[in-house]
Amino acid sequence: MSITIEDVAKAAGVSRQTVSRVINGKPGVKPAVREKIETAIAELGYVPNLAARRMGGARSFLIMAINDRERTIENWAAGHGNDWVDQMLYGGMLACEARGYHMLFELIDTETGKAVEQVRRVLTSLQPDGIILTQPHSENPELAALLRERGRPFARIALPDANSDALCVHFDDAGAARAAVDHLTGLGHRKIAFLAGDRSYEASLVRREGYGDAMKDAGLEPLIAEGGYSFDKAGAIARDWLENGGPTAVIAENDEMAFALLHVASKLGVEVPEQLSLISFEDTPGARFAVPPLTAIRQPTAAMIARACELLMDAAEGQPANGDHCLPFDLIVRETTGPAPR
Amino acid sequence: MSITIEDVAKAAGVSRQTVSRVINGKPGVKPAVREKIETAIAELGYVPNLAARRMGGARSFLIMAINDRERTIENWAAGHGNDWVDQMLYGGMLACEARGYHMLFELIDTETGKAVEQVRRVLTSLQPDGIILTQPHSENPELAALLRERGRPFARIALPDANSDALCVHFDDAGAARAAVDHLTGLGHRKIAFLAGDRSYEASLVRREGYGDAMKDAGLEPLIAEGGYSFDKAGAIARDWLENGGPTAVIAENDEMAFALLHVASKLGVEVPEQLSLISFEDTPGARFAVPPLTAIRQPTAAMIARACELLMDAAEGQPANGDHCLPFDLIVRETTGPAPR
DNA sequence: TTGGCAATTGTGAACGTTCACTATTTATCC
DNA sequence: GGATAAATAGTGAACGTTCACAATTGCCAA
Repeated sequence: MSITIEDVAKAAGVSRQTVSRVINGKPGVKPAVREKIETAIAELGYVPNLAARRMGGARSFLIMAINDRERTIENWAAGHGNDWVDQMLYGGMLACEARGYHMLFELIDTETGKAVEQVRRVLTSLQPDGIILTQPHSENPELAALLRERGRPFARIALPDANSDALCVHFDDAGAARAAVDHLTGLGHRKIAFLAGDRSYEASLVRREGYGDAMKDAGLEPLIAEGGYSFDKAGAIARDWLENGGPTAVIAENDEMAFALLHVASKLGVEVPEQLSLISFEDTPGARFAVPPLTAIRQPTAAMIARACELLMDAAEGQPANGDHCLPFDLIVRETTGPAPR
Repeated sequence: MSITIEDVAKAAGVSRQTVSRVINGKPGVKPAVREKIETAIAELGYVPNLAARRMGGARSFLIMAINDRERTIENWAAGHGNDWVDQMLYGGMLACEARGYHMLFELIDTETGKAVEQVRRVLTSLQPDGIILTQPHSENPELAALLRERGRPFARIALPDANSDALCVHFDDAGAARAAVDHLTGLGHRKIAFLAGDRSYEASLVRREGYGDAMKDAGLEPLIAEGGYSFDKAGAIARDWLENGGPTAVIAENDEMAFALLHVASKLGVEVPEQLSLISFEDTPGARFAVPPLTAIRQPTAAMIARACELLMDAAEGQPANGDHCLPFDLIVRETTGPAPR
């Protein structure tokens, strides 16, 4: 029914295997023959069948990204969307398709027992050439063990793990926190608060540390509050601060909390940035449409996934990679930061 | 190396084919035998290999969603993200995994010649069981012809096509526009404008029509402006309106334009909703965090994709579906609509 | 020439399923 | 109880690749 390698071989007057070699870009084919085969492929419009390829023992050309089921669904259900997922797609799809791979997303349960079983299943059913692990799965040693045991290349989107040389892609959370502080001190602020998210989120701890260190270096007193990444919690904290002469500048760990600050400030008649400066650590699409547009740290999410894909495809093609890869972030200055009030 | 159907067959003391029947839920297996096989599957932790399954001539368990490459990448590059894609994932992934399928995304060029070739390629390389076509591919007759010729079930996320009974999933664009108008007239507004997007986008035309009809029915004069879905264009129009006693209420076709209105209103000291009411036709996550939060039409994007997946999986399993499926929308009243000023 | 080695090309088997049959068992009816 | 049909179970081949190895070709030096 569909055109097979056999058809191409016949048309070019060679054997299957030679055609296969050409398709896979393997050496050991005379230029003249290669060209003849390429012509035949083009003329017949031959496209290899991935399932058969995989059956023959080759790659599946699938890169699988694994996300936390609970959190992802929760965000969707709450109508917050998952800009994170969208960014993953941005980086991952383009990187993959450039090399003929496809990107597949899977939602995996948080609970470790379930997670291991679910990953085992997708591993054997789909046989992806590489796996990308995001929070919190990237910090699950059982998952790493399973993947290592199966000999599947995987990349963790997470901070480097001291007792493992597994491939890991991340950005400088601490440096970004420091950059935010520096930007604000540069504007003359001295009461700078950090509106943090969740302690169970490892990157959050590192950001707190970066913030703390930067404040200490500037001779300032740190002030950390727990906002739980939530609009309401952050709003309550903001109200308390704004009504009682709190900080003149706030670094919020995500956009939702930043929006809450904006909201409360607007309600209380506090002008941004004249009376309050604000930096978000997330920069979702909404950030630039806020009133006023949010100054924000832009995490290189798409770039991290793209890099992870690259490394995994390299590994699938016999160039195993490991170690950690740190990507640069941006501090995008929009309109929520300004000189400290006097 | 990995556990095969053969292993299960041996463990249960039956043949391959019987195990296969059980896996595929086919009839004609005695309950006792079925149970024995299921036990063996569970004990061995057997998981079928999808590539082999496909090779054997069965389904691929893949549903492929096709998006417009240019627009999608443009949105990503501009930092606007693609909430649309995120919503597709929401609906699609969950629907698929519930029945053991996987959802795959592909970016396909807008130009029709390229599109047909690219779709042909993914069709033969991945052999998906069903294809979801979104704008503008959903309106490309060549693509539809290709898919029909190949006998691949496909669903268009688009308005029904009069001269085709192809499967089609959509929502009531005209009705939503009317609902927006009705909400505003109910609040006493009489100068209601429609800030439209792109004429090349078929749904936009239908929305204009719905708006126009509703205005006529209310005995009001329609006022349509072309905002091209762009922040800047919409901002210019908004400035003109607000400075020259324009409409007291605006329906914007997407959030970005609505944000522009909010932005300009804030700049000009025009109070929302006291002096200007605003409804968006999109409702991305940013809408609820805007100041003030946007009243919006909520399109059932996730639900449409989920429905499309369901229908395609049914088709893959021998229950071909066609005709059009219209899903309900929501008008979510937040804080940008209020009584008309006097 | 001719032998030998490297480069190139070809061959049969295998991958893990399902398909299209065939064979066997079980139930039904008179 | 036997014949017949229906239900259940099993078998070899096929799907389209790649693998591992075997066969051929070409080239160079002796």
